Amino acid sequence: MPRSPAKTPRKSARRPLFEPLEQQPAYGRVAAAIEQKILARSLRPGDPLPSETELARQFAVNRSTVREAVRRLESAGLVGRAAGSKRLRVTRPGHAATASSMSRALTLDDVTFIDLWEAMLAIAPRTAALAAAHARPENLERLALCIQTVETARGSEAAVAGVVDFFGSLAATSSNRVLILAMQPVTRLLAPSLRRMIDRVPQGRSRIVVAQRCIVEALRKGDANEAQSWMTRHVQDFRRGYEIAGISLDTRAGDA
Amino acid sequence: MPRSPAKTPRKSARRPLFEPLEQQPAYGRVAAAIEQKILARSLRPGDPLPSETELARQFAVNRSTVREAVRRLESAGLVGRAAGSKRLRVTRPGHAATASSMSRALTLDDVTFIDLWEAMLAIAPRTAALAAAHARPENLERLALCIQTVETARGSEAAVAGVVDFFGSLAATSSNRVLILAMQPVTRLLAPSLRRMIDRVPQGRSRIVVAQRCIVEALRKGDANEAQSWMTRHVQDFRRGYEIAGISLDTRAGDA
DNA sequence: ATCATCCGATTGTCGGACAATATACTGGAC
DNA sequence: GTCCAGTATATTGTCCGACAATCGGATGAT
Repeated sequence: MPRSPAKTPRKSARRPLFEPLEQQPAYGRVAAAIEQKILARSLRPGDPLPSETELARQFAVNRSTVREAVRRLESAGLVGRAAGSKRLRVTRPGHAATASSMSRALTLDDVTFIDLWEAMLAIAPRTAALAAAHARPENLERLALCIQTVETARGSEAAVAGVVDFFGSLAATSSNRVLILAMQPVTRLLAPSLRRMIDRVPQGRSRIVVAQRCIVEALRKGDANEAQSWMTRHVQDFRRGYEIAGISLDTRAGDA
Repeated sequence: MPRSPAKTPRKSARRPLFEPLEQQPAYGRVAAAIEQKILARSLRPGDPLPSETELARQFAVNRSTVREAVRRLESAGLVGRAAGSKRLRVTRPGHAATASSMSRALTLDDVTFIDLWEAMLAIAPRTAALAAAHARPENLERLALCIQTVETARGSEAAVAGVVDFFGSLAATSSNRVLILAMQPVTRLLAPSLRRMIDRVPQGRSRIVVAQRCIVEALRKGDANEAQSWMTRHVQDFRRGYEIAGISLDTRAGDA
């Protein structure tokens, strides 16, 4: 901190009389204004936004300016439009949007497999334990479906999608919003390497299926401890699979 | 899941011959193209982007379209401009940006304290364990500084900032990029309630200091197990503090 | 009530314009 | 030769107007 090495010769050095008045471009201010309304829940998810022309009128700026502002919110996931619809609506940043932004950040951060694996080892077992406490029949059904996908999928791509889906569904079962959010980018980034692993290690897939079956069984019994310990073993198994497949653990998890 | 109650009358139901060809607006495709170049590291942080006019020429679209695309990337934190500069440059999405976007998502998701606390219980202990393996003198020094801040800070606000900083520094010490990223929004959202807790529970602050000292001591010894178990106790202590302070665990962690 | 049809509203994209100013260049002072 | 001031150019922020495509809703027919 190069804050005050000198002896503050003048008051103005410590605390300038005027601070640089923030001069944000108009599109930024418009975006901020709308964002604030959303954050304050004055605009709630599902609510339609006024038309661009109307917004331009209300903010007294040009429609182009409004559009630029809207693009920002759109990218932040605060607004969006239903498929094949024209009207913009307020949306809570769908987990998809946030997760992909996290994935991007991690990718650019040169995250490695070992980072991802360790994160997985941290969150997945607790997630399983929580899921055991909250599991309802439809959750179990969904998880079983995921496992079946892994087991019967012809290509490795579909199998991996099944595994990713299993973890996502497990997080959903835990009904912990933080874990749901955190799980997504990790599994997504892990997916490509997992696919390679399944391709190279013949018994990999069946080991996954067995472990996941055990986890689901523990959930059915509502046994948090067992779910947690099975999940720990499951995740550790992944690592062994990587090693057998000869995938170096400190390679970057570049997404593409 | 109303997926296949019927008996899949035709092949086309299982696997449509044609999938809906993605028809993204031009600004979306432009943004995607630039994003891909950045993700693929063909454009690296610090590199300047061509001017809007030039981009418009290259993509063969109007400048307005390019601008909308750029707003998107800007909001995603993939590009930005240095203060008082005109030229756009590629920037990796700083953790600050990503973390705040995650906080926003969680806030709008009506995340509760219990969610946050459980997430904390999942990731903090493992983070501590990893930190024990990677701790270097400067890390320990920094952590000690955080603890001192907590101990000596006059107001509760500064003390809470110290606690948040402690966890952030711990994550940094673990050098796991995923955990670093995940830790930030959780602590940030936990902060306001933590402050109330410290305000209401007199002995809260000293308990925190004691626990954190033990954790740092474990790190110094490189004892991962001890670090992990102390951290577990530390986090569980938080919960007890909340209960003593009479803060309901399932209130929303609204940010503001 | 259900469905097809039509019209207005809205979005996506384009072209051009202009003020403010950051950046690059040019020439002079040392 | 280097450094600075002053000018010229490029670039951004914002505006205006226009038009095709198409979505949403009203209208009318069955």
